Amino acid sequence: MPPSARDFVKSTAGPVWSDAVDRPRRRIPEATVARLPLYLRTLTELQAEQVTNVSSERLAEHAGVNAAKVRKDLSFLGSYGTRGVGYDVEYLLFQMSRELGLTQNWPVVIVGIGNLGAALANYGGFGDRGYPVAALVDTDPTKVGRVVSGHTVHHLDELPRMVADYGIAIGVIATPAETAQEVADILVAAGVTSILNFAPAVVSVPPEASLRKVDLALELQILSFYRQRESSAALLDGADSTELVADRSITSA
Amino acid sequence: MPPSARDFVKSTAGPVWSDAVDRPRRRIPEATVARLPLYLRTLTELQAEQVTNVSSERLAEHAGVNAAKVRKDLSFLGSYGTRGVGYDVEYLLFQMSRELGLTQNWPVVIVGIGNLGAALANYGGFGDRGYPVAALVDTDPTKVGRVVSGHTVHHLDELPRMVADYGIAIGVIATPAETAQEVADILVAAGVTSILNFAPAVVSVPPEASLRKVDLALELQILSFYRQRESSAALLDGADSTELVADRSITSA
DNA sequence: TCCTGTGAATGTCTTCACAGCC
DNA sequence: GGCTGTGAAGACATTCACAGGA
Repeated sequence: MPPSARDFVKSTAGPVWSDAVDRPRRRIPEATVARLPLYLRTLTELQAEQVTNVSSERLAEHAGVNAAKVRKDLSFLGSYGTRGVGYDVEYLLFQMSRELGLTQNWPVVIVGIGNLGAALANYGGFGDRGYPVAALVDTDPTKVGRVVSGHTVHHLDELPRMVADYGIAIGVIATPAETAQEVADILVAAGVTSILNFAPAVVSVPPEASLRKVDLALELQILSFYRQRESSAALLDGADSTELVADRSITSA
Repeated sequence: MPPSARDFVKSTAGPVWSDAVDRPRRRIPEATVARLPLYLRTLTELQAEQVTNVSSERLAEHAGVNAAKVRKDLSFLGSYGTRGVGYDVEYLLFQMSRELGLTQNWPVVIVGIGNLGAALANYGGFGDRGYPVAALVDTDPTKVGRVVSGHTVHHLDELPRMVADYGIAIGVIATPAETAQEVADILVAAGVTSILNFAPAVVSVPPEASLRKVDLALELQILSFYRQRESSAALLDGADSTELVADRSITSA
């Protein structure tokens, strides 16, 4: 039986459990990593509903995947379930939070305070989930000095200092496409190895850094591709609706 | 920007390509579909630089993938290249635009005009790329009736009518997580089969509909997972860990 | 009996390597 | 010679199916 989780959960900051670090630590497949936050969210919801135990099947249902996948995914974290019973919600939540690095804060800098950047700065969803917006930077002289969502916009040149001062861990690129690569280089040079790119541009980073992208235009084009196929298939086939263009979206690269 | 295909349709000057329309129409892998917009963007940039011909290698470099992948991906669209030469930028752009459904507009409704919804409405990047924001809806009485970015916010109940009136093809969900599934159901019932979900919730749609999701919290958690691993790996590897940001071998595209 | 954890089977995607055409 | 298009090989991911512990 797993050690009761309420022993750990309280620990907000202290590296009290850091000795739990010596687990197997196998390599976790990328596809699995991308689903962990999904399970985390589900577990959080279940905990809020006072559910203390959950089966892979129930978890799967909530997360919108199949049960075998859940079991395999969770098995990469360790053997945290109990055969015949299921998973202890609180304990699994603790293990997963630790694995996802949610036991600490990861301050964020937003680069590019235009429409999107400002919206992101105002978007509350970051801070209360462990990703406080710690700094805003831009190069536009008309924007530098302004206050957006309680933060003064600084010049991009000050970024290295701010990274050091605020312990910034994540950089969000919300600039136009043309400057995205340049900004990424500056972020990496300043020691920010985690980057989330909103600019519609291909950005590359050295292997020690991680980059994720969010590209609205791209998502819309993918949708219209399928929509397009649908319509023209209908034209070609007459009214054959069973010829499905199986698109199980989800995922992003 | 991508609409160069639109120009084609009207253009009488260009070669007689319009009859290439009746191709085999094989199934295109999802992974490939997700990259087509990337190639499209690259091609558009090349066209702007007056480049008329491009090799798979060059295309790959720009799009941040490898050349074999580009060739395989493009081969799903048809044999549009010339051996020993490469791909005609304009022709490929035309074919790809058509395939991605960019020869027509796909009007968008944004559901949920909070922080994010309003930002999306204001974000210009949609309209000029063939995805005009045609309607805004919400359920909050204090929001209904307001004008955001030139559009009056209507009540969710009016959605079916608006879908019909404006030929809405894509629904963007920017509501809180709790209402996301409900909104998706309403969209599908109204005939909107393409949905982009920004709410941090698992949403499912019937097989004839397509769903893509954009989840900021999820992306951040994936980033912090890798960041976390990095740090604790450094701890395990002993004290004399060399600089993490040692070599800056950026493979810029 | 119930449900996890995991080898094995299957399916999907990527990469290689080269035949075929310009 | 150069570059595309594509079978074949390999890597990766998902799903099956069942052994094994509670």
